[in-house]
Amino acid sequence: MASRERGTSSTGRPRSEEAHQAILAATLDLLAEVGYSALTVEGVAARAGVGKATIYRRWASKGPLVVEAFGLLPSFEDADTGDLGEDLKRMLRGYILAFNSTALSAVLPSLAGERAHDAELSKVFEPVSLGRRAPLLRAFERARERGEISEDLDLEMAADVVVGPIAVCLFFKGGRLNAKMVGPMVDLALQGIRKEA
Amino acid sequence: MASRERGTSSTGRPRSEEAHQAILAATLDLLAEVGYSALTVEGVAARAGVGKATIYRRWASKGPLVVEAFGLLPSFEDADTGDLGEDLKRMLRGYILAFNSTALSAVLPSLAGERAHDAELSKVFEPVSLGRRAPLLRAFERARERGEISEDLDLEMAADVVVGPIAVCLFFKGGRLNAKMVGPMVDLALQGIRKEA
Amino acid sequence: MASRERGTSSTGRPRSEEAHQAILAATLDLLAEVGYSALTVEGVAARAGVGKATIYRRWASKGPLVVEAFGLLPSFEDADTGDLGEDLKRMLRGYILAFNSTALSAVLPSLAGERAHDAELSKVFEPVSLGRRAPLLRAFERARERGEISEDLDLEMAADVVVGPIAVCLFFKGGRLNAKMVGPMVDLALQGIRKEA
Amino acid sequence: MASRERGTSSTGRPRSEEAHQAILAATLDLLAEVGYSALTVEGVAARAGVGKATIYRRWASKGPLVVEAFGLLPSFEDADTGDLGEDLKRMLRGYILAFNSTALSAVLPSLAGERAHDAELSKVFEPVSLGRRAPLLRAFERARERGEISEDLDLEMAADVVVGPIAVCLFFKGGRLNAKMVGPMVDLALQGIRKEA
DNA sequence: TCGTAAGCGAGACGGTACGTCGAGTCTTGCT
DNA sequence: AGCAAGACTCGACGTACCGTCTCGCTTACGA
Repeated sequence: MASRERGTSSTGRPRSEEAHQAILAATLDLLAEVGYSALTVEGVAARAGVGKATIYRRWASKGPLVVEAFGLLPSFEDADTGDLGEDLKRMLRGYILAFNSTALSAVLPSLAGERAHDAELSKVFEPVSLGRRAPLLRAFERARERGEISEDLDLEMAADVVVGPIAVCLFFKGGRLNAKMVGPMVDLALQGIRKEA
Repeated sequence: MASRERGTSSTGRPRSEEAHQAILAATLDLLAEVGYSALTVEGVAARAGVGKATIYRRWASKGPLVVEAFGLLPSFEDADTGDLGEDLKRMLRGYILAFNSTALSAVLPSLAGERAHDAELSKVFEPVSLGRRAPLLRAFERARERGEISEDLDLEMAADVVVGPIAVCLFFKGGRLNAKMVGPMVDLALQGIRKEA
Repeated sequence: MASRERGTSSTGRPRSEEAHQAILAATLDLLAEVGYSALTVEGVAARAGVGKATIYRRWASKGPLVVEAFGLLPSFEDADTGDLGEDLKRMLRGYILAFNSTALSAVLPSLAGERAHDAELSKVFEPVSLGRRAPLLRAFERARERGEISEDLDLEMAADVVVGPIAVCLFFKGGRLNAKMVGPMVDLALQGIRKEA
Repeated sequence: MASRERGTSSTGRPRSEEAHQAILAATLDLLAEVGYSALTVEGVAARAGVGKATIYRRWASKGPLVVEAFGLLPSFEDADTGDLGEDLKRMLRGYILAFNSTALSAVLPSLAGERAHDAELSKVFEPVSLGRRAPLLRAFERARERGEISEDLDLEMAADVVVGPIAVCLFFKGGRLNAKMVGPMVDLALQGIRKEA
């Protein structure tokens, strides 16, 4: 906690928290409007009413700035109903709603696509990205404790199977995500594709 | 086919096929080296030994150029062994190998990420993207004919469940794809996550 | 005389003579308005309706640009009346008039002051500066041929003595130059300060 | 005189004389090193180990600061030998030596050049500039009292004729000043350019 | 066999954004 | 109050590409 303290005893004028927030807000605004690649630091500065130097003093480039802004966007909201299928359906439905009502749908693909070529960006994006998956994994852990799923199931992989179709829609079908698809999708992942013997 | 004919009966010097190929090759080279967002038309022209106008005469911008170059990269290679699981495993393993040995791993995330903000790009990317999934869907169709899977299964969704984990790895785990993960992954998708009663 | 040929066989689009002139004109305008040190390349580009790169393609920095613009301003206009004093008075009067009616009074001190710290500027300024003195020296040479002045007089130094007071006014008295001062000034320099025996 | 008193009776901590001197010294240092136009207040503050505000509290901008620093540099040192020519030669020789061994040669042209466009700077530079000429004019006054020069000679103009060549060298010949040129120069100015009848 | 029409490499064009620097001002906590 | 430190907004720097536009020069076809 308390990320406010800095190692050095902080001499000179302290950085303006107000400017910090204005920059992040402007970044989210613009991301939603024009997307990652068309986002310019100059534009963010203008929108935030801030000098460019004030941005570069805090973030090395637009990548980390966008990652921090991204971190403010909603993620999975944990749901604990006692049933894995129900938990997953609630979480995914909530996520899709958040997706369609915030800059998420504009930011996430951009960031994910960019990290492939930008080691620096990848490094700062990693923990944020993992942190957002945590509620999902917790649902699987609870299911394991309840005996709903096999003891030696790879939970990471299971989570990937569940959210995978959303990723595919997002990146390859260009399409708007629809909360209605969640039910069948989760059912299919839980029961398996192959016909039950 | 035959993209060579143009509506107008083509008087004057014909476009150089040599230049065309050089441009696409240079594009793939540079995509692998620097990624989509750092790729510049100027750089492609220089690498291909071509004037910028020669590029803009054929492609409106870097988006469509990259999409066309992307279309040259390998996709799923159909495998028909008589068993859905085996088909899928072979296709995915082959794909992952292609992925790690060509510019694919650099190009695909970039393009997929960019399309979210670029309607034009999205439009040209769509058919290419769908075409590449076709072998996968065919395998499912064969399995349905063989009775391996339920008659009323949504094949699109099933395909998404199978390749989903790969997409997740690619976009969110920054990770190199490993052909070894394919076996358990396909098995899990086919049998389902929930413990069999 | 044919300064248009360039050593290299000049491939690509040729540089726009129109832009060249617009830039020099804008430079002179702005020099007269704001002076050398407040002159910005950005401002020149805007005034000339030209991109910054078009300026930097021709001149390495604002120094050489200003020097070239300076070279367009009027200098001494030769006068040959058969009398050294009369020649000098006419030339200096004409020069002072030019001085007060063009950007000269703004440009010359700035450039002269700047060259002290800028070797590059000094180098390009040198020939221009010397060229402008030439008519003055020619008047002294004619006077020597006529026997008006001693055979072994250092003409350079004599020229300096004549124009020196103008330089002093210009740099240290901040003052507007007045054509009326020319007569007594030239007389004093020609006859000497010390009372004639 | 006594610039220490301020109108208000000065409550609070008094201004540090130490900082004042450090700033002026740093200014002279940097002027000699990089010249007027490349001199930055930021640089002066850093060199002097002082906050920028401490400089702006005393001087409105770099112009007046430099003028004050300039005032610390040596000027003509009066010489009274009973002969005008000798007085002038001694003074000018001394001045040239000072010129070549201090920041003078860097500061003087810059300031003189800048004042043309900067009314504020011109205003503060004026008295300093005039004050420095005073010893020169006194020599002429003594010569007039001794009858060496005509009663109705314009002393200002005479002084300009004598120092003019130095100014010309300084501003237009880019050149280092050489004490050897003083003798002939003064002689020429005193005796006149025109051959004696 | 030639003229005409388009494509070609090269590179300049007017722009926009980059990331940096300094100007002059404004907090901090300390003296 | 002044001090050093350093963040603030602003604006210019010089560079890199954008997508467009001449240049002088190939090609190829159709008259």
